[in-house]
Amino acid sequence: MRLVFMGTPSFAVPPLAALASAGHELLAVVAQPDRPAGRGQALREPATKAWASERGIPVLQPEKVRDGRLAAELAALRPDVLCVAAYGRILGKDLLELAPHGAVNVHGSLLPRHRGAAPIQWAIASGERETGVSIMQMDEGLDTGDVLLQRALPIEPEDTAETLSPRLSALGGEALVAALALLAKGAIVPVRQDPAKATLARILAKEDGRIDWTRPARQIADRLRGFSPWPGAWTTLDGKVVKVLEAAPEEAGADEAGWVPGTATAIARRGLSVRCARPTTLLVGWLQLEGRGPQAAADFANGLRRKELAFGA
RNA sequence: CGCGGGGUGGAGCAGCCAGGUAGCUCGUCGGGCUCAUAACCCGAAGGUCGCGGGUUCAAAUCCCGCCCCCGCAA
Repeated sequence: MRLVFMGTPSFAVPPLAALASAGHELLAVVAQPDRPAGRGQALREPATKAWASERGIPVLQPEKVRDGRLAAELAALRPDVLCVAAYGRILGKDLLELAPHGAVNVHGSLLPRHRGAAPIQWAIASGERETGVSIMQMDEGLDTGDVLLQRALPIEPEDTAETLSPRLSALGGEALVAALALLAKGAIVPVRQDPAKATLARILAKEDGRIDWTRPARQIADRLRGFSPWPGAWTTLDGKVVKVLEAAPEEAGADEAGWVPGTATAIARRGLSVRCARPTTLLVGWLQLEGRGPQAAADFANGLRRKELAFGA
């Protein structure tokens, strides 16, 4: 089929590449504009743009997608369908109805669960053991369109958003190609989402990474995995930010009087045992102080002049 | 020129502001204690204090330049 691809970050690349491999004709790739990023403020180009540029595929990076200009430009290409994956903008009706097959989206969750901007992160953060991808016929709502095809994928105990994302995105590519094949044959029966089962995977903010030590250790560990590498899981110590890079709930720790969430005890060779919601404790294995590199919590404890400390105070 | 922190034996840190003996918690090696140990005791090895200049009787410490790492912001 003739198609236009809309997507921005690395998650969108495998689906894009899968379409190319499947023999579809890529008329253009639409990505978000280059943005200043990194310590120096250098411009960063979207992963999809880099991929398309290398292959001589036209790239469009409009600042606005709702003023009709993009729709007009794409309509001129006469695509059969728009394929969207993590583009980063809500699309208007003009774009959704531009192609005969409309717009088809690759979403990183088993809809209607985790509609929204951060499905992968919230699936892990919620402690779920399975997630997946959904190929959806886009409508004007936020990930509310009819589902065309779904594929499930287990979430491994050690998975973080960073390790799970590539697997989901590869699966998403396969599913997208399969869905288009069925769509072309008219062999797909769109399935409506059950609104009652929908959950919102809210876009993440820096503050979502702040550790609330009054939560159960299990929950803190799940959020850490789901929010890695960004916004991560961080707390404060003596007014400075400390990222917790690796941590796991400990087996039933000894309950004790004077329990204060956030207080930690150094455990020789293993790290820091931090009190969370009584009586759970989190064993922090790796952490990073602002201005410093990542280090084992046990090493960090060696550098301290004390063996008891209070996070988040 | 976006803001800021840091580079000190193998690891993590203190010392720098108020120049003048290389410190701390670990690790390593040797010995001891112990049924045993990641515990404890005794001892030892190991450092061009990121690099290059400068000031000084004397620089980890003060001044100038450079390299590298990281946090924030985006």
